Amino acid sequence: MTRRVGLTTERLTRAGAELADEVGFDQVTVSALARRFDVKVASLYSHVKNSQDLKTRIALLALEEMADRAAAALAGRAGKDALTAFANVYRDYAREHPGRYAAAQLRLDPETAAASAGVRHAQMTRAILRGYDLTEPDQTHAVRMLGSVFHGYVSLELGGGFSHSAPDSQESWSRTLDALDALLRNWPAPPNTPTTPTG
Amino acid sequence: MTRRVGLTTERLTRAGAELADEVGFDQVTVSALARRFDVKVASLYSHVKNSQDLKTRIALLALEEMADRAAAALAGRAGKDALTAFANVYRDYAREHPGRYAAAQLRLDPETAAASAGVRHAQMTRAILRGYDLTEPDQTHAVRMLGSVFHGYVSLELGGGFSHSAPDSQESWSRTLDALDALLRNWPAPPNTPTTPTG
DNA sequence: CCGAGTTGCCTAAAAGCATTAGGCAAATGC
DNA sequence: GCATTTGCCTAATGCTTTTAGGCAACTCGG
Repeated sequence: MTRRVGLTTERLTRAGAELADEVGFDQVTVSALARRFDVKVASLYSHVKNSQDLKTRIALLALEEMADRAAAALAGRAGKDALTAFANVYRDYAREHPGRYAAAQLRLDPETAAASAGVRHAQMTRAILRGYDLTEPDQTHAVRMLGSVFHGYVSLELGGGFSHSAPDSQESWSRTLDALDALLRNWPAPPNTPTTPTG
Repeated sequence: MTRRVGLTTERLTRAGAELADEVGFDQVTVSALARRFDVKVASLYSHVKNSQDLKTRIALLALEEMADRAAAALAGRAGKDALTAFANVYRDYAREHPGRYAAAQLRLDPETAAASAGVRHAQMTRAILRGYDLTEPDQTHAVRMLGSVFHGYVSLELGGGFSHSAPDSQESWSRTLDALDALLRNWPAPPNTPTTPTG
């Protein structure tokens, strides 16, 4: 007597993402997932290649979800409005789905990364800068800096770095976005290089 | 016939840090460490409580090392000079010791964190801001933002996020520091709140 | 509606890591 | 020189990962 549960790569990935949010991404294990479906561990190996494969799929799912949310948030917005909306997508997603967010940080091999929704993120960040007056290569520098701030802030906040101390994190987040907006509106020129005297 | 190797919590922690730098922090395992000392696994348990304890010790070591470097870098510097020196300590440390840097990201329980060198980091970041004209609560916001940028940038760079694309990462890093300096010299006032009409 | 083939989950087994209990030899101290 | 402590060991358990091979239950052509 055999009982077919209806396992699928899809379903496993989704369940893995939920599991990650509940117990943390590094606690996502093939065994735990099998338990969740009340199925023997070996059964999962018909649907995912191995543990690494499972984790990669969860990461890709998270990247997709974030990119979708970001795209929706950016629609019809520009300037600071767009910047804020975009940034909040990251922060909100990380708070709603800490495990998925952690998954999205997984180091993907170059091909996988290139085929992931990660590139959409980069394009959207660049799109935000259309509302400001930046040209290459400053635009790229700014893209990288924005990504760093968003990721860094969210990651430190999630790690508890800003809790238990005043002022509360929401306030710092708002002021950080204010500061970034001001910075982008007034992006500094490169400082003097010794080879190009100004006097 | 027994052979005493001279295991110590100290030595295990140090070797664990080296191992982390070589194979990645998440590959640091009690077994691997035992192998490295050519000793049976159980022997380590007289010196570290468990795997978690070992990892925490490595994290604390990394935090100490970074704080020491930062303190040395800050001595005799102020303003942008201090900002740059401090930031470079992080980036350089992460590049020299990726495993240790990853360890430093480990989520510590509040008591451990409070007793760690992490608080020195926060104090030093605040010290940098003495060279700029910020008062509370903006100083705290700026501290958090700086921490976010440094951590975010280094972490994305280490993950390969900025490789294989122009301009090179060093350039973006320099320009990011320029931008942060400009921002701190010109930190924006909070925007109008609807409850305080300006007209 | 029924037999052939495919699919889906299973049992079994090997290997690695974490952790604990208890032993014995070597170092230490009086 | 003997008692004690210390330091590493053997042994054992339990969990996770992964592969190989089996059997029941669906599916589909006749």
